[in-house]
Amino acid sequence: MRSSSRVEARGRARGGRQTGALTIEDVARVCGVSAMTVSRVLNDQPRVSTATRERVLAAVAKLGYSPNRAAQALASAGARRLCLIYTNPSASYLSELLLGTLQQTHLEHAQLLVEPCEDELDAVAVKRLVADGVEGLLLPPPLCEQPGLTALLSRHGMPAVAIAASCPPKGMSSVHIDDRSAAREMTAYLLSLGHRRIGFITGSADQTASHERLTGYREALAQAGVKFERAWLRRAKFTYRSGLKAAEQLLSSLRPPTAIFASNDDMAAATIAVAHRHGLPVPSALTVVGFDDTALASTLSPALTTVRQPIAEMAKKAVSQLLVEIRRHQSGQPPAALEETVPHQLIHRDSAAARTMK
Amino acid sequence: MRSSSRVEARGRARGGRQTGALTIEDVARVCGVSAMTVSRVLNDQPRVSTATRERVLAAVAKLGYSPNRAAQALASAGARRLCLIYTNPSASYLSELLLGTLQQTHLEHAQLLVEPCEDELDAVAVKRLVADGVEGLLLPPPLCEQPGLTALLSRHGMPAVAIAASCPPKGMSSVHIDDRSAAREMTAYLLSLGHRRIGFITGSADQTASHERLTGYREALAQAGVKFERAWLRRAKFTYRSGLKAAEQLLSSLRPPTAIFASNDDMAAATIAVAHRHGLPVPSALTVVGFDDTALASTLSPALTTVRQPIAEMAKKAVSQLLVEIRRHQSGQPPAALEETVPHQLIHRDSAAARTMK
DNA sequence: TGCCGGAATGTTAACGCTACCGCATACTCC
DNA sequence: GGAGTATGCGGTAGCGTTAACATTCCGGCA
Repeated sequence: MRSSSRVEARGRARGGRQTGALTIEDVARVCGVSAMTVSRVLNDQPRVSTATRERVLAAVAKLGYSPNRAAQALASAGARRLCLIYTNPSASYLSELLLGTLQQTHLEHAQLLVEPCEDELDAVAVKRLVADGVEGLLLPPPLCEQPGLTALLSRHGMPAVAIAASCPPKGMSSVHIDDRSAAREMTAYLLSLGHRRIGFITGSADQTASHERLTGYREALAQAGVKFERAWLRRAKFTYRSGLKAAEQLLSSLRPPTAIFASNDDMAAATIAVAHRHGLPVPSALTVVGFDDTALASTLSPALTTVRQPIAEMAKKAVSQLLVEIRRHQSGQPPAALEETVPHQLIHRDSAAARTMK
Repeated sequence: MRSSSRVEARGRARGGRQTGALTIEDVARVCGVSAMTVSRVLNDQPRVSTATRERVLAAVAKLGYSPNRAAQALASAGARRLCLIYTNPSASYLSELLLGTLQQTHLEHAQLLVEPCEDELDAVAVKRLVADGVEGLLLPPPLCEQPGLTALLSRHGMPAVAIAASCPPKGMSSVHIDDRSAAREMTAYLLSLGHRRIGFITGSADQTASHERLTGYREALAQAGVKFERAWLRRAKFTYRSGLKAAEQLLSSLRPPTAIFASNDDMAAATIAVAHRHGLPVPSALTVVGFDDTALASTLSPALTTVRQPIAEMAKKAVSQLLVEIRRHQSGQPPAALEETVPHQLIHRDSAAARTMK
């Protein structure tokens, strides 16, 4: 029904190809203005009278018109092609990353490629990306913290933005949270619950965020006058499995911690599993907190108290930054090297409780 | 360096806009053929001599040319706009879905929108999608099994493809595995390991896949002459949390099962957690198997024996199907209602073992 | 009255690619 | 040997949109 009225509306007559979709011309005809005017309205440009603007908007709404992105991209020469490189983060991290990236690239009319990358980003890989027409890279950790990366990329003239690297490489734009403060706040919260023996499980050594989180934890202890003990610290790798091992060691010690702060949610999940195995109910016998607030945190039982890192939002900002960098690069300017810190947030759920006296 | 040589190569002279990127014309000029011929080579079309073809490919490789997707989409009138609606599946399921969808939409030059949808898809939502220019829907469960959906969609002339619905709605294209056979095979495997008391945790009642998996399980028992007992069956909802409860009940019974078959990996993970809590090492004291083979399955400890459902691949096929449906719809043909069953696979890892005698 | 300037709108020509048609050349078949 | 018929390639005309320039309109001011 609707589609037939569309066809009538545009009068079929012209030969040629025809795709059947509504165009800006259809809207223009309905309003009795030119396509240009409609375009201006849709792009919020000035030089259109309020009356006309409203008429156009009404017609757009009524017809259900929406612009053809391909044509827009082509005409405005804005068809940037970005590539999100991913290694092997936790699935929930990846899906948030994807969702955010997708949304923003769509908004900014860019094309998104998504490429897996085991190990390192080397010259061969970069060359292949260049050959694929990729104009800029979105780099989540640990890729963005690979030594020598900046040099490699600048050699190939490939702009990039680091996502969630606590101490991003010099000269590269980045979006991240303040990992140190976040860890400090979470630790302070655990201290405020009365915990004094607080275990800490680190993330991978190859990510600056791991170090920052550890530093934040130690700062909070120091601030509270609690002396840090080596036995409370376990080094792991952000994976469930490595968390299992770390938690096992922490909980098998002579005087086990009453609270454990894991550097991400996956390892916190592992810690909860181990606690149960040891007959320690969470949170009554052991408090467990995580970091990231991925989907996992709320599906766990008990639901995880954690630090929210707004990954999707960070991904969006990274896309915008990358587009800026690409434009700068193409017009011969040096990288802007923007560094944006987005706010984190403590999320209180059910896995933390005041220390029980004993 | 490189970019300056590009600019020289195309001779700057013409006025107009210029975007600085390599075009098909550049390639054509280098090879001394027309743009058309280059286009044919790139699209694997016939009517090009082998010699010319090779010359063109060499030039493409040398220049690092890659076609502008926006222009391709525009010219071939192929800029279909699809929308993947997602509810709230497990994160790993979602990221696989996204990855597959992204890859294929890219390949077929379609635009992808990704929209969350709590609850049900109603007329308002569909209208909004139409207004957004969406031409077809990708529907993972449980959305695609919502009663009355086919009617709703056909009323708005919106083609759709059901992903992973075991018994897809009549008249809608779909991609799925044979859930029943998969469950039958997995159950047969457990029987072959000597297990006789095999617990089963179902998925949500609103998904046909749940019923099919249960049916497969019962068929395998029947085939082996093992009498099914009600106590072995727990109804859950595909979530970690619901799995926790189901597993708890199964393992607290008087004669607990020696093996538990959970209808997805999340619930299998929950089962392992509960087993540990009960002091039952997996797999030596209890065998646990899952379904889907999401990323979770291999990060778990012990790594999960499960059924692989190739979600990314299914998503790709669904995109192709949807594009077919959209083209049919726009040319006034009835839906093709393709139904494709992709092969599943038993993945043997470490969470299943032969029954220990006792 | 006539002319100027800026606001509102229109016209034209790209953007980079491919569909469609046309034109040669070579090859087959009575 | 002339009529069909493949094969290899090029020319032209769009696809739907926007940038850049052109035009109209109208109030105000000398």
